[in-house]
Amino acid sequence: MKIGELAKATGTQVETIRYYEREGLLPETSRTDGNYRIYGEAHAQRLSFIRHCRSLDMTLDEIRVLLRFKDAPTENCGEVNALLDEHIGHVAARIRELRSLERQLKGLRDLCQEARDAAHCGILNELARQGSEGGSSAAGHVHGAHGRSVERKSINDKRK
Amino acid sequence: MKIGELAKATGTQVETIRYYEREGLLPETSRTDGNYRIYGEAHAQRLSFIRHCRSLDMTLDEIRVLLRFKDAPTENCGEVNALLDEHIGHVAARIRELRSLERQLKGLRDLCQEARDAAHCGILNELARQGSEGGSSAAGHVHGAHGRSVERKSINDKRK
DNA sequence: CTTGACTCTTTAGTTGCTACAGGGTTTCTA
DNA sequence: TAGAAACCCTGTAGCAACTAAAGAGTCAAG
Ligand SMILES: [Zn+2]
Ligand SMILES: [Zn+2]
Ligand SMILES: [Zn+2]
Ligand SMILES: [Zn+2]
Repeated sequence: MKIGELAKATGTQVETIRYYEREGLLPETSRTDGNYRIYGEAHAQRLSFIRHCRSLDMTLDEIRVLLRFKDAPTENCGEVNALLDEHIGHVAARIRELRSLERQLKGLRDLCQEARDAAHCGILNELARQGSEGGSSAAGHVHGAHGRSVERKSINDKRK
Repeated sequence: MKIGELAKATGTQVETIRYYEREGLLPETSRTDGNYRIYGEAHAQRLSFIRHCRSLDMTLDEIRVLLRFKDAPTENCGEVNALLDEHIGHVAARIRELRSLERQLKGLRDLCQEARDAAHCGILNELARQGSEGGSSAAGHVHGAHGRSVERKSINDKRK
């Protein structure tokens, strides 16, 4: 198959496939006379594996480790289990952070019940106060507070 | 005060302060004869405001909106409240996503109790299966699953 | 033979910083 | 008063994981 067919088969964007190849997650394929990449079933499976891992928010580095084990079927998989445990820890840590954030934000929101002039808005005034450290600094790799898909979409929609 | 003192006073890195200026979140300041930026109390407060918002995982664009209201004290703050509600929605949406992720990951983890050879690892085999869509695609801007601070730290620690 | 759909490589943009490099300025100390 | 340390300046590049676009080539259908 050609790259577009692989893309359709796996629900991946063409550019992402080429990106994974550059990053060494997918092997370089053979090419047609016209220099088109050609893929087989094995590539589709490997790509599905990667996308499945990504849908679980693993980093490409984490996925690289898992692929090493997939490529070495006789090795002991203990490290796989450990990696998964760690990643579950990353997710759990981020959930805790976000819950604390949510509490803070709701407390902040309560400071302004009905709209008035900005100078007397309880929210703006509270945000201007000094102190109030308590930033999130836990030990995980689940980051940010902002979804990818939707944010991009709204940005993209701005063009024309 | 000079930029380093402002940095210390607010717990911000010097480069971050210059970055905010480039991004238009902080105004361009006057300079000394030697071309050093000089700041006053108002700058410190504005920077505290920004950092406070950032600690609540708002984007710089969200913060820009809030600053517009801070700079226009006579305007009605209804939009501030709406923005906060939306952002709380972002955080809540991401929490839901991550909880679903956590469930999936724990289910996956249960597929391999004791380490064996990779070819028979229930985790690797499940990850290789097709289908299993259900990616996170909710409507928020809280992203990723990987913490910033710690990840960076471990990277930084690698130098020497 | 032309149109259109597809593919190729390379490069730049996204977010919110962080880290240099290669200078200049100020301040402390000997 | 010289020299060094500590600070500041601008400009550029890097991080993660893509996404998009420019400019060119390839291939199938009509
Ligand atoms: Zn992880
Ligand atoms: Zn208000
Ligand atoms: Zn938000
Ligand atoms: Zn296993």
